[in-house]
Amino acid sequence: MQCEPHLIDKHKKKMMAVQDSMDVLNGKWKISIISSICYYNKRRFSDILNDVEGISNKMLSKELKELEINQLVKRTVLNTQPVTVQYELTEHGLTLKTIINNLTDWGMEHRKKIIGE
Amino acid sequence: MQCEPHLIDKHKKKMMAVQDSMDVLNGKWKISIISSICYYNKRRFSDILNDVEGISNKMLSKELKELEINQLVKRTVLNTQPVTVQYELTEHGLTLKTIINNLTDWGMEHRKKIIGE
DNA sequence: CAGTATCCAAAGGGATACTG
DNA sequence: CAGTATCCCTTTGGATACTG
Repeated sequence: MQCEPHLIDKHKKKMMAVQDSMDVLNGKWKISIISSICYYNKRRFSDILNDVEGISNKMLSKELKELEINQLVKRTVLNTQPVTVQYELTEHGLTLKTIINNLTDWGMEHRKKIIGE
Repeated sequence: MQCEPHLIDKHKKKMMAVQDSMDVLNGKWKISIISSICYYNKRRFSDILNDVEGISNKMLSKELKELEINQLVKRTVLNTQPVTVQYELTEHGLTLKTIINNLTDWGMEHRKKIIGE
């Protein structure tokens, strides 16, 4: 496809932005983890472990840590016996809500189209 | 968080839908590849190789094949000398446009917030 | 140009056991 | 409950060379 020069620059910037997003959301499980927390607002470690089908505690722990570092998720240790830990989205994490919803909708349509074909 | 039973079912369905999406869009490069094709409408192999920073021809080939299998991308061999191959989104692939745009916007905001902090 | 083939290192990730 | 530690196999993916 032919493009005018100024358009090409715009495309490159957008490509970079997409890759920035994906750097944060990479990994097999991250989006699913965020979805779990997003849908329930607040969610404990063991609950997320159940929500995200197939994930191991090792992976959940690792990916949650990365999400925390990227300031998408907030971790709170609750004063219970035994200890429980609650995860919730930060204000910044909440801005992913649109994307989560889009992915949810798209997943449903895709299932209809491909799997239910 | 406490939830009423019927809400829990809804959440589970949504979680499954998100995972369906991610099954198709998994891999380090898939979203970026789709973005490249999406922004330029039609794009040749070597162009995508340039657009997606860091990808190798081996990976590009592999991921394009998977996208083709999932009916998101259409591959056309052009009758040129030497051969060129053009990729474009299928009608189904085009339904990802919203998600791509959202990821682009989010990436820009995220850069401002985290990297530009 | 658009791939494929091969080799090989690094990362991913499951299973299990253990700890505060 | 919420992790951490270890073992070890699998997958990913880069570099390079080759083909129609």
